[in-house]
Amino acid sequence: MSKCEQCIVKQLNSLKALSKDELLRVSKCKTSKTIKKGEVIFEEGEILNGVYCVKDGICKLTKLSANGKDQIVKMVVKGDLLGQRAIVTDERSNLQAIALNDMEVCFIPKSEILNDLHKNPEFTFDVLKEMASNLKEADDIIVNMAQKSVKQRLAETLIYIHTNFGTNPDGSLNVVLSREDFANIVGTATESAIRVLSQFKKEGFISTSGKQIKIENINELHRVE
Amino acid sequence: MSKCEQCIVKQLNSLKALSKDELLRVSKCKTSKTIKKGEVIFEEGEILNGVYCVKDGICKLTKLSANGKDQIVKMVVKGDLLGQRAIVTDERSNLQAIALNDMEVCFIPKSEILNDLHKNPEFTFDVLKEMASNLKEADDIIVNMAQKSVKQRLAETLIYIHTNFGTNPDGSLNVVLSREDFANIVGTATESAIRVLSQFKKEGFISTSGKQIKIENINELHRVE
DNA sequence: TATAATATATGATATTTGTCATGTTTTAAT
DNA sequence: ATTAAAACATGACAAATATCATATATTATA
Repeated sequence: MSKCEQCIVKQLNSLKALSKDELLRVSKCKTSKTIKKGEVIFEEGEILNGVYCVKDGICKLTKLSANGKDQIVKMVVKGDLLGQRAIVTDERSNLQAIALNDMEVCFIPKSEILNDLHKNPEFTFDVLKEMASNLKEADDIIVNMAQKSVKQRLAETLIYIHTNFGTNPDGSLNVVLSREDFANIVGTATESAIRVLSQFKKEGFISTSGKQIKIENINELHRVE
Repeated sequence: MSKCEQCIVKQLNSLKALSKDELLRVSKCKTSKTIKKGEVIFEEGEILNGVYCVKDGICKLTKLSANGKDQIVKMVVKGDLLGQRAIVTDERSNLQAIALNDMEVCFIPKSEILNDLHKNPEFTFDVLKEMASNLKEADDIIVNMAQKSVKQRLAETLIYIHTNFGTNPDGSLNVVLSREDFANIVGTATESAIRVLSQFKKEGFISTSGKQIKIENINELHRVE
């Protein structure tokens, strides 16, 4: 089993604020897991007994709404910690996590993390910073949802994925989502998402090959109203 | 000037996690302020040099969207801390704060708070909990914005204000908002908000007298689709 | 108090988005 | 390779919401 002290991924999240000794301790009680595409990592309402450190892959955080649709609230990628919120407050998870592709994660039991949270102010402060940043992002999403059109939101989602999750050598988006996933990020009907993507394609802003999407003209996407 | 040690308001927020000594120190460097209704407490993009502890009154946190409308992201009331996020990260505020009625606040300089954040893990942990709770609320708002109708969102907003901010002796909502404010919470056109409120009134769910709104049938509001 | 400015209200209409139906393509399973 | 299932696509229409116009009520101000 790999060691946290040497893991490069930890540099990307709050675990970097832990001392060598603390990391050694974490390393001993963590478990590595492989999660297959489509697998549920945790359910809405589930009690989380720890946090996941994502070593590779991507997952979506969703919340079931009253009308039966899953709203995608956030995407979690390599380097992120998954499930902090439920650890900090003693509540059940308010979100469901589903892998979007095959993932490599480490599971760190709650007790270890809580121990560090109560004893290492730098670590706590770093988690706090992370949470504050998530909150800001969430605020931005609220504004977008409230004030922008489906077309705009979808254009921005494409740009977001492009700039944050990168592209393959052929230029196509690294993260491959179904049309339904796009709809559930943007908060619209699947048919509407399909229609808008078709329109973007027709206008030459993107090209597609199956689920693969390539941004052809990011400036035009920025200009969508 | 009143003393933090004896202030009841602090029991409502993270300041309760500070020791007597720490509170004394905070007390010495804080400044009390009265803020008039409609006054801007801080602007979007402003550098915040501290946090505000709200002793009395209510304010709205808004963000200007590209289409020129202000989206109300959160309401901050007596007992809440205002501006934590901007303190934790070193960024400018992403939101604007405007008083909705006359307010009493205490301003605590950043340096004092940061000092405590780095040295008192319990305090940091409490702030963290608060932030986690805000994040959960924000996630819920995202889902509502994405999946619910204007009518539903407005009904829920009325219920939210009713249950969280209370009512006057005559039963009318304690927090008085303009129709435009309602529109900016719900994320719709002012005319649409007016129309829906008129409809609620016609159906007997609420009664109004000027800006004063009284919920007459909360069960029916819950049932709005 | 008179007057201007602002907020509320409502109708008419345009635009956006959702829903249902149906066909095609892609993917998965046998 | 064949078939079934799922995902994608598009048309037709319905519903929700925005926009513009205009009228009335309320509030602020000279």
